[in-house]
Order: sequence, then C-alpha cells, then structure tokens
Amino acid sequence: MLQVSRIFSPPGKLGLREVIAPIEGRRIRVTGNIIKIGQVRSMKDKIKKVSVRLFYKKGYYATSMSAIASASGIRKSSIYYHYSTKEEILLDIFRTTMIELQDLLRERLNSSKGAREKMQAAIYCHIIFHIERQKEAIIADSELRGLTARNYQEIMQMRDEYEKQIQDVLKEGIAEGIFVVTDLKVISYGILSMCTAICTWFNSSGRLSKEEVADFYSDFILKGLAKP
Amino acid sequence: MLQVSRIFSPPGKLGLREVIAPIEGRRIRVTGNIIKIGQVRSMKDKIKKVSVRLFYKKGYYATSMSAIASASGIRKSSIYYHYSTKEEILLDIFRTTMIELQDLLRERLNSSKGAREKMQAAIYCHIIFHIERQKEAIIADSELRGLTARNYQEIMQMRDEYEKQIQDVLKEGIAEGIFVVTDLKVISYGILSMCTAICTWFNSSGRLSKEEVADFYSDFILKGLAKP
DNA sequence: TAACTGACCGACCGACCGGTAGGCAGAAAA
DNA sequence: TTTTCTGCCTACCGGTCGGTCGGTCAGTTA
Repeated sequence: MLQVSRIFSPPGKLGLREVIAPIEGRRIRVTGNIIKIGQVRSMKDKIKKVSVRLFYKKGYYATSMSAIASASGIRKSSIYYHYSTKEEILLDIFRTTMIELQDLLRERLNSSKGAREKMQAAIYCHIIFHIERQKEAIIADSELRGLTARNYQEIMQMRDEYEKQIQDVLKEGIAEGIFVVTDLKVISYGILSMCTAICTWFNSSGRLSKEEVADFYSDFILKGLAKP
Repeated sequence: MLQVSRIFSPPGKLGLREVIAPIEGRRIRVTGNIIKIGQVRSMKDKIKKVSVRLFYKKGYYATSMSAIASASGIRKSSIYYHYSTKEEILLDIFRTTMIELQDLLRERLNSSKGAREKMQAAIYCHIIFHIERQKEAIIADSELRGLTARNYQEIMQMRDEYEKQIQDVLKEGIAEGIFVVTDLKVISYGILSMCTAICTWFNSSGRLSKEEVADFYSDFILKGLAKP
C-alpha cells in the first residue's frame, strides 16, 4: 500500500498538475522500500537532467535557477539543497560527460589492435557519443565560459588528456609507417573538431543514421592520413 | 585651431582619463572639417568594436550594456541613440562578418580555375579569415542563440548560401572525376567545421603561422577528397 | 538671431537575477 | 517517545539587467 505523503497534499498555491509533476521520477519510500518511478533516481538527478535540457536549449547564462526549479517541479531555493551554486550544476554535467567519454574511448582503444583499427575506433566512438549525448556534448563544447578558473582548469585538463590519446594513436600510425601527419597537434584538433561539430547539425530523424555518418567521416579521415 | 567642445569639460563625475578616452576614435568637427583620430570613424563603430571585444571575451549574455558603454567611454543610455536594442549590436556584427566572409570567398573562387584550385582557395580563405577575424568568427559561431527568430533566419540563410558555394566546388570536383565524396552535405560540414574551429585554438604568437596551418589543412582535406 | 538637429547625459523603471534565512512535515534514529 | 535528519517550502535580500525618458548643449542652418 502506498502511504500517501505530504507530496500529495497541495503545499501552498500549487495546482494539481504542479503537484503531480514532481512525483514522476522521484524516490517514494514505502515503509523502507524504495519505488522508482520513471528513469530519474533522485531529485538531484532530475535537476541535472532538466538543466541539461535547458542549458542546451537556451544556454547556461540565459537559463535561470527558477526556470530549472519549475521544470524540476520544485522551488528555486530547494535546488540549493542539492547544489550549492548554479555553476556546480554545470560542473557536474561537465564532469560526468567528460568521464563517460574518456572511459568509452579508453575501453575501445584497449580492445583494438594497430593504429588503423584504433583510429577507426576512436572516430567511431567519439562520433556516436556526440550524437547519442547531443545535449551534453554541445554544453561541454560551448559553455566552458560558465566555469570559474579552478573548475575551468580541471575540465581543460580532462580535455587535454582526451586529446593526448588521439595524438598517441596518430604517433603509433606514424611509427607503423601507415600515417603521414604534417603536424600532430594541428591534425588532431582538425579530426576532433570535425567529429565534435556533428552534434550541432545531426538530426536523428534525418536522412542518415549515426553509423553512416561515422563511416563517412572515418573513411574521409583515414584517407587523409594514409601514406600514399 | 581646435575649438574645444563640451567633450573636454568634465561632465558629471567623470575623471580625466574617462573624459579623454572617448575622444580617441571620434569625429571632431573643426569649423566644417572632420578630423579622424585613431581607426574608428564614429561612435557607432567604436561601440561595435568594443562589443566585439567583450562578446568574444565574456559572451553575449554575460556582457551588459553598461559594460559596453563604459568601455566605449559613454553612458549606457547613449548607446540607444546608435542601436535600438542590444540584439541589434549583435546582428550588426553578424551581418558585416558574414558579408565580408561571403564576398571574400566569392572573389577567390571567381579567380580560380578547376575544382582542385577552387577547393584550395576556399579552404585557404576560410581559414585565414577565421584567424585574422578571430573574435568576430567566434561570435558568429557561438552566439546565434542571441538572435531572435527573424534575425536568426536571416543569418542562417547567409550561412546556407556560403555552405552551398563549398558544396558546388565539391560537385565540380566529382564531375571532373578528381574527387570522391561519400555524402556531399556531410563532407562539406566536416570540412567547414574543422576549418572554423581553428579560430578557437589558434595563437598568433604560437609555433605556427596561419599560412602553415592553412597549408596543413588544405593538404589533409584534398587528400581525403582525392580519387585514388 | 532664432530654430533646429545630432549626440550625449542622469535618473529612473519594472523585472529578474543568484542566493539566503528560517521553518516545517515526515521518516529514521535514539 | 523524543530527538535528529532529510528534503522541501515561503519569504526575502541586495544587486543588476535591458531599456526609457526628459532634458542639455554645441554646432548648423535659415
């Protein structure tokens, strides 16, 4: 039996829809057991998820804390129970996104042999990630200015490490004698930025699948790298 | 003889430096003649130039009208004599940047023969422009959200026309039988986004000159396009 | 000399910003 | 049963935002 908590009794001026909305995706305790409704496990996750949507749609600066709150079904001040500042929400999004991307790449590279296969894997997973996580990817690519010095440096370091892995694959290909690279950094930036930019124009209900796009780019880049 | 105008007599609480600042780059009339000081021809140009600097440095939303005003050496309300809204400043920057880029590309393409030479010219002028006009390029690339529907569409149309010119060169190369292109749009987006992204990392006092970078990218892309 | 115009100013507006203080219901711990 | 903790609430803060308004004053024109 669901023991109806205060959530169901209208607090203040909230209407019925506004009362019901926050329940979706919230933990509800029933004498010890936890029932998960929807995909969101806690209010903190919900705030983060909503923030991703709003930062993506309107940008970090143009998104207010009250907008995040009302889309999460709580009051603005309640956000500060979970996050101490607005920037911390952004940082949380940055961190999890970067870590997931980093882990994915490392895993794929470890299960690949040779520079050609590794480069293919790297391009493929970078592109698929940037399409599947389109919103987070765009935020991570364009909202760096929202971070203050300390946090900015932390994220930039993660980015550098990621780029280094790509550059290592390029080096490996040069050592193997299958790649020709005029300038390691310049070419690695070029490869990454063309793959990253996909998330700005890709339409999942469009003409092409993400796998097709990944294949096209993979072919193009490997041809550009190949020793004649 | 310089007839000293009100500009020189301190209005309100302005200190000496603040009084002198606005004179630089301002038209000063001396019985009919106009003396130009500095590179800026009018206060409107100065506001625009200052806005480019601030939008680049802090972003459109994070830049306030009062910040633009004080950096221009006038009061906030005076900006509204030249521009009716903040967005109009942004739109002005967008328009002039896009038009300049568009004109530059058209001119270079007209003076080139054959798809290979045209593609080389297109890459070269796109990159050089994005490095020389780094600030405007970054704004044009990242502040689209600052435009409301009507203005957004206007700029997007200009962007589409620009991309079409690149796609036409690709088509020409396919017809000539020297390019192999898996997908016209996808590849053109890839080429443009890697060339555009240069403005985010290029450092003019760095290891490489803009011409070197342009050459590296040109080689890489043409190799990726070439028929084996 | 009088009327007009271009370019600017100070004072002010309502809306909204991120963030804080303190309270309160219900669940868990003692 | 009492106390503490969790997760949210209402009410409010000082500050800033983009933008407006009624002037003001030098220079031009009539």
